[in-house]
Order: sequence, then structure tokens, then C-alpha cells
Amino acid sequence: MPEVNEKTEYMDFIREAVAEDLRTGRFKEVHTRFPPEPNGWLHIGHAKALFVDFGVAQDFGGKCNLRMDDTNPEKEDMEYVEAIQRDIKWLGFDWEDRLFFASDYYETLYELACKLIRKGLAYVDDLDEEQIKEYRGTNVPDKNNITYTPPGKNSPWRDRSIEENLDLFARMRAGEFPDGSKTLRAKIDMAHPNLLMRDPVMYRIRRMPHYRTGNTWCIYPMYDFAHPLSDAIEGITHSLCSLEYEIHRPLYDWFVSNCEVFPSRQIEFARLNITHTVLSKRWLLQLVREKKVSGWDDPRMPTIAGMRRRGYSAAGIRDFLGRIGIAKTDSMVDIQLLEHCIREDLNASAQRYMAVLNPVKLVIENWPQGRVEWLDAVNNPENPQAGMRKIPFSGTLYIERDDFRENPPPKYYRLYPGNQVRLRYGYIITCTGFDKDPATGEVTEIRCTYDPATKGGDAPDNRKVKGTIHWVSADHAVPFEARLYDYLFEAERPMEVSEGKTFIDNLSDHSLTVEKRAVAEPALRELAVGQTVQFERLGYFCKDPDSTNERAVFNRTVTLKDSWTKLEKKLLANG
RNA sequence: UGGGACGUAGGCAAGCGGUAAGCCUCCGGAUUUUGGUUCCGGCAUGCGCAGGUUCGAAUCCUGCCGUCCCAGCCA
Repeated sequence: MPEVNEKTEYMDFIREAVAEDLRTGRFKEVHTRFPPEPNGWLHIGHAKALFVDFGVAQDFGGKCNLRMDDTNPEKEDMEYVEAIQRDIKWLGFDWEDRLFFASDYYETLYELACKLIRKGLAYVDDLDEEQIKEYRGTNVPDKNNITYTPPGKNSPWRDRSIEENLDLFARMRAGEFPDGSKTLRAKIDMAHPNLLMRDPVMYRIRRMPHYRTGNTWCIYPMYDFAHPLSDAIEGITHSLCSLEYEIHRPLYDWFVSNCEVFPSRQIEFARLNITHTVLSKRWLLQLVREKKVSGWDDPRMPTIAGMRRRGYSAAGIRDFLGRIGIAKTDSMVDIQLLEHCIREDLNASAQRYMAVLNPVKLVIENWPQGRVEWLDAVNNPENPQAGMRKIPFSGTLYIERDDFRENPPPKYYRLYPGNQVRLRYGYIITCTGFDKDPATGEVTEIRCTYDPATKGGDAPDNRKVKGTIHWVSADHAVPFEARLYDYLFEAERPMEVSEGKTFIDNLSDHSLTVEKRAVAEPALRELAVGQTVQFERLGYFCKDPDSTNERAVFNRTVTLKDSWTKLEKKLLANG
């Protein structure tokens, strides 16, 4: 018995099309694929594609293959194949035993090319690169200097006999001709309004060892030829891709129909763009090569590996992917939505700790000499099952430098001379004074008294203490390095640059701040690399692989929402 | 210029002829031992613009305007 519909499930336009195909019988099942080229690491834009490819298959009880779209020996590498698999697994998608390589299809592809030649639908062309471009019919200015696209011209080699083409193509494969001297082209229509249909190149000669096939081949198939046929070989029903391939669809269908192979249906959707970053392997590769970041997994990178190292959770990323939707509109998603999803997930799961990033000493004048108390602290207020832990409290503590002001601005309710504040899980204290370095003006020590009746932070007299600040006992402090990240680009759209500039010029000069003097409560020692926790009042932090036994390194994943900083800025702006 | 697509709030995005969902941001307020979380409330008399059809149009028609993509022997 089918369940009564509790609510109609949201259907994007792709799922609607797939459902329709199933209804009409165009396909009996759903089988998709994720086809990265192993020429760079996956970024959040790929994660969207993964979410669509695997998600659609799953929703319709189908399968999704992982296929390395490796048809260009110049750019591809095994390093990337491994990184790609690692990232997809981490994100939580499973291709089971279906990892494929377009390079495994080279022989089949070659045979299909011969088939097209035999059908008189492909020919070997001797035109060089420049000539091909010229013959294709590109932008030409007319007498009024308005550019237009004239019909292309047929190559003089277009009408070679089938036998000659077959022979030439075989000799191309055998390595008889130099790189670039010949191509195999589909014979379609040199006057077609869609330039892609003007006899597209199917094969080029390129003597370069391929990372998987080595020197077996010196001719390599082009994307437009290899992709639809790879889809067909795998029995892909729905070939989902990004909008820029929309114009390739007629060609996709042409190869499918003329090679007489399984007719996959290509459907295009808008790729992901996010503010304050760039989402293109080419630009990310440039950042890596020019050492603008430490590598593909630099925590500031929008790569999956970067986000993982930064402390983003796979669940948070998946939630984000689900919220942005799928459509055909070119869009630019606010990075704050991603951050919101990460915070929401981490708020529920991350253990809380106390750490001070920029410490200043706080001395409790009436604290008994040498006394240490171990106080109870809640591990995660969102999850009682996370339990409690003990934190040492003593007469000398470190507090955040920003939690004390000599001259407090309006609405500031942290520590300042004469004011009361609660030390989280500790005591309520009153600030009695402070010292400054006469040379620098920097506060060197803050003094206060504590109220013994307020142990744990409760006020028996119900007095109102607005501020609660975090702290670390000086004698028990665990020093560590905190890496604080900000957007890689201050501009919302880094690619929008003025004349003569590039996105590199838009790189922020404060995307990374290192706090080398940070200290934390002793329990921090127990954390493993890769664990993400919350430092109370500061944000979420993830233990970095750069950590050593002597000294831990923590990446700030994302700050907590901070309405005070916002208010203070506003107050400052209004004088 | 030719060809292909897309325009709903600051950013995403539902809506499929019956009178503009939801999320993020932003702005108020309540609770709070994290200025966190949570909770309440506000935020499109209008859907690129102009006409038309209709009792009724974001949805259908016509014409404009704007944005993006293609013109690699990259994918």
C-alpha cells in the first residue's frame, strides 16, 4: 500500500524531465554519471554537480557512475584522479564499483570514428589550425564595421574517398604524420548557424604520453566526440551538465544518432557561482602555481579539500547544496548562505572549549594564593548527551584582549574599570584596575576581585550581569597557533576587474591572520587532527595536519555570528 | 553579427490561468552563564519593459530591452 502523501516533494526541472521520461517510456531506468577531467581538484561547484548527478539517480532508484573524462594528455594526472575520489567519498557520494575512464574507451571510440568514415560522415583534413579557423567563418567586419558570421567554406580535403580517409586515419593512429598536420573531422555542414556543427574536429594528433595509456596513442578524441559515446557505452540515460554545453547538444545528438549508439539525453543546468571566490579550475590552478595559496587544500580555497581542512562538514556542504536549488538562471550565491549551513551543522555537533586568541593577563587579587579549582563545564548545550568536563580555575587567568576596554563604548558590557562580568563557568568578578606599558600604551595586566558566592557563574542574589567572557587559567594554558581566515577576495565578484588588472589583483591582503600566542584549556590536547570544535564566543576551529606533538595548529572554520562587532561598527560610523 | 539560453525582493528560488511559498541577508523584539543558539515579528499592490487575449495573467500571445554562453586541434 502506498503511503499517503505527507507533502509533495519539491521537484526541480531536471527531476521533472526525468520523471516524464520514465512516464513516457523513453527510458526504463535512470543512470547518470559524474564526469570530471582529472586536471585539478574538485571545488564546491563540482559538489553541486555531484549533488545533482548522484541525487537524481538516487531519487529515481538508479545509479551514478564516476567517470574520468581524460581525453587530453596535456593536462591530466593520476594525482588528480586520487584527489577527486578522496573528495567525492568524503562528501558522502558512492559510485560503488563503477569507476570508469574515457581513456579505457579509446579503442571503441576509434572504431566508431571509422564507422562514421565508412558512412561518409567523417574525413581526414589537412588544414592547419589557422586555416580551420578561417574556413569555419568567424567574425568578419562588414563595410559598416558591424561584425557578422558568414557561412564557412568546405575544406578542400572534405571529399576524399572513404578508402583514403580510412587509410589516412589509420596512418594518423600509426604515427605517420606530425602533430597538428591532420585532424579527423565530422562532415556536417559548414554553413550551419551553430558554429559547433561546422565540421567539428573529432581527433587531433598529439605526441605526448598520457598518464594512463602512455605512448599507446598519438591521436586523441575531442570532448564533443568522446563524451556522448562514453555516455552511450555506459548506458547513461541522463547526461547532466552545465549550461555552457547547451549549444553542444545538437552535436551530442548528432554523434549519438549517426554512430547508432544508446541515446542518452543531455540536460543542462546553471553552474554554481559564489561571492568572494572564484570557481574555475583554471583560476584555482593559477592561485596554486603562483603560490598565492599553500596548495589545492589551502583552507581559503573553495576546493572540497580546502573546505575539509578548514573544518567545513560534509553534512553542512550537502545542506547548502540542497538549499541553493537547481535552475537555468545564471546565479551568484551569497557565501553567507554556505557559512550559515556550516554554522548550523557545527552548532549541533561541535564540542565546546575555551580558548583565548589574543591573551592579556587577569589577576584576581582576593584569590587564595596557589589555589586551583576544577569547575564543571558543559560540552555542548545543544546536546546534553555530550556530557561535562572539568576546567581548572586559578588566581591568574588569560582573557581576550578585546574583552577589556579602558574606555568602553556605549552598550559595551564586558570588562572595564568598575564593571562586573561573569567568567564563564567560573565566578563573577569586578574590575579594580589595570597596568599599561608606558612606552606602547598596551594593557599588560588587568586586576579584579571575585565574589566567592558566585561559583559556577550563578548569582545567588539574582543580580544582573550582562557580560560573560571566556578565559584560560595561566598555569594550565595550552599554547597553540590559530590561523584566522577571511575571504580570499574582498570583492564580491573577483573576476570583475578594471582595465589592465586581473583577479590576482583582487586578492585580499588579510585573508590569513596567524595568532601565535593563543592559549586554551588543557582538554584541547585530546583533540585529533581534523576534528572541528567550537571555541566559545569565537567560532568553530579545526585541528590542522600541520600540528605537532609539541604545538597544535587550529584553523578557524567560521566565526560565530557576532552582533556586537556589527553594532560597534555602526556606533563608530555614527560617531 | 549569427546561433543558443535566461530575466520573480539585496542574494538564491517556488509558482505551470484563480489573485506572489521557503531559505540566506537585512531590520526590530523576547529568552539566554557563548553579544552564540532558540523564538516571535517586519521586508515584492507586484514578477525586465510595453501592448494584447481573458471575468481573471508572473503564468498565454506580440514587440522591445537587458544579461550570459559559443566562434580551441580544452573540457
